Amino acid sequence: MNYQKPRGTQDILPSESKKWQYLENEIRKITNLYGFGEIRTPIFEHTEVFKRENDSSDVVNKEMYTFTMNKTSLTLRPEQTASVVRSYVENKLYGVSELPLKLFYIGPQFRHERPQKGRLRQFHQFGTEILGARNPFLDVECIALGYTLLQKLGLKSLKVLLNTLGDKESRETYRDALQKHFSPVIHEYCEDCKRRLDQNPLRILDCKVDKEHLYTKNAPQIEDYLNEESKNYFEQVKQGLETLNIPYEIDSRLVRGLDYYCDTVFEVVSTSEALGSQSTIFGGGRYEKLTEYYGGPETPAVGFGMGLERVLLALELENPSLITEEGIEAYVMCLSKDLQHKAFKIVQDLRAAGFRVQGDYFSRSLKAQFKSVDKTSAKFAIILGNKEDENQSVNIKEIATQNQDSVKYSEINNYMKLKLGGN
RNA sequence: GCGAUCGUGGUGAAGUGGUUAACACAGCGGGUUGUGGUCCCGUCAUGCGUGGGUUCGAACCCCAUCGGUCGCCCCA
Repeated sequence: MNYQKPRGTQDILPSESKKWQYLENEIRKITNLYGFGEIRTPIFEHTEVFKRENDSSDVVNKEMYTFTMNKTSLTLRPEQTASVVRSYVENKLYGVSELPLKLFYIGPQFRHERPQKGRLRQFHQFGTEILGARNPFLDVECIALGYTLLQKLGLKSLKVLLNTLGDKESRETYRDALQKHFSPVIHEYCEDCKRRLDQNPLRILDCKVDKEHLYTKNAPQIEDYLNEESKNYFEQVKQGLETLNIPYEIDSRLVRGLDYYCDTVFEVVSTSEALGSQSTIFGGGRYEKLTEYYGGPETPAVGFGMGLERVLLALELENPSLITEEGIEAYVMCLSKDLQHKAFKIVQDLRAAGFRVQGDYFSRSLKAQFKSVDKTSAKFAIILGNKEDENQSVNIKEIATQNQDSVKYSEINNYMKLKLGGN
């Protein structure tokens, strides 16, 4: 029997987890600046939380990790917006919170898809949700937060794609227009599109199969069906981005997968090679019917989800020197088995004083232990052998200068403090 | 769900039917008994993802299966 991790999962090993910690730190810093509080929801939920009835989306209900325990159907979260909104309603946050409520999350999500570059079965997302206010500045704030974060990390080849789906009224008018437009020729379209015609004709627009179809190319544009309110709203979003000097492109094909979106939708893609065909780094938009589904009051909201694996992929190519390995401060070498206890004590005393210290665990030769000094990039080698022990002292060698001092046991910590400062 | 391609030691890899699985790096030991990073020597895969099959004989051929990589679909 040999054990392998399940397909599409990964072990994040220390060299890699360092990058994760760095990224998560930056996320915590910026969300803190923007006034977002962290929400941690369960990794699994009742299946109904994700499998919404009356949802005409193509995707919900597919590719989920669902299992049954004691006749209860549970599902590993494939996204977190649903969980956050469920939590918002369940905890009646609309009543106790100062609105708008700004939340963020970081964590693993699960989708049963075929792995490829930038796509795993267990992957990680950072996301935000702003609940309880309909204001174009909040849409802009979302985009700005994500965009600024990526810029700060050193990503350059970013492109902001923007579109509006209009408010409910505009959407319905537009939807009717699309249905009228496509109906006569729908038999020329793919099976998915035939279904979309009734369920969600907007999605025909970004269908990959039929994107070259004449009727797709000259389909009615949403701009022409926006009512004054929606037009105005979108205008303010655009102006907001311009005020912040965030370049964007209008992409009228941008629809996003779920049909609970309304008004602003956006996607930030990387044009770098690093991401292969999965180029979206974060995407999201405004929604307002989701809270009602979970039994809460109608609540306008806006949010995005960001794929952290993709951020890391892009980072590797565009800013590989972001995280530097830091050496330890001292390596304690022990040259005699009889002295291991003393060496161990020295290690622990230095650690207690706040120094990063390692020791030898194999009773290896002097040569081998010096190699460890190199590999750990230790600033000092502390050498303890019988000769030194006779004088109740150790030799401390500064690697950079090759200088070596004899230091009494009782003075080791003071010596190191003097050399390394602080603590 | 579909397609392409790959899977040999800690790492990078050679080997594509015939006795002891090349080489390099790392590791460990040694080169005058305790001062390394260069150099030299020695040592390091009873096994070639896993399970079957073909064959006198398989890492090499066949089947299945699990995984990696990339693409399609999709991307909540």
